[in-house]
Amino acid sequence: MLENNFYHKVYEIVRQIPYGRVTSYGAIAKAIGAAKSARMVGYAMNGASTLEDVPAHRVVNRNGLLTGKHHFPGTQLMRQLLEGEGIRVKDDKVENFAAVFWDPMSNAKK
DNA sequence: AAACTGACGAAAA
DNA sequence: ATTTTCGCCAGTT
Repeated sequence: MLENNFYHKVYEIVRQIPYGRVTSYGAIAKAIGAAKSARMVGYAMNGASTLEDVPAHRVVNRNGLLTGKHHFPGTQLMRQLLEGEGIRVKDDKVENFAAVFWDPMSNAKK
């Protein structure tokens, strides 16, 4: 069985997010090929948030809002990680989002 | 087996 | 422009 699992695909993409960058669920979903399954992307991250290989803290919604911060062990953990990478977070949302946004397809050249 | 849920997103009102 | 509703798909109950 090939690792064509939805989750695995998501992990691969998120894992490729460069330092100091963020991406959106929809972009990842699109990179996978399931553009309409943006929800599934976040859903898949549920198990990913505990994996160091999957920097879920670099994944935010299309709004640049740290939607998943509530799912992290620490309430402030996600924000701290982002700020630690040079990303400024204001009111649980990424500032200069467009500048730090990273398109998975841009690197994976789908 | 059916219904509900959910880190989203886009369209409709 | 803002608020509301629907769709998506897989996992859980």
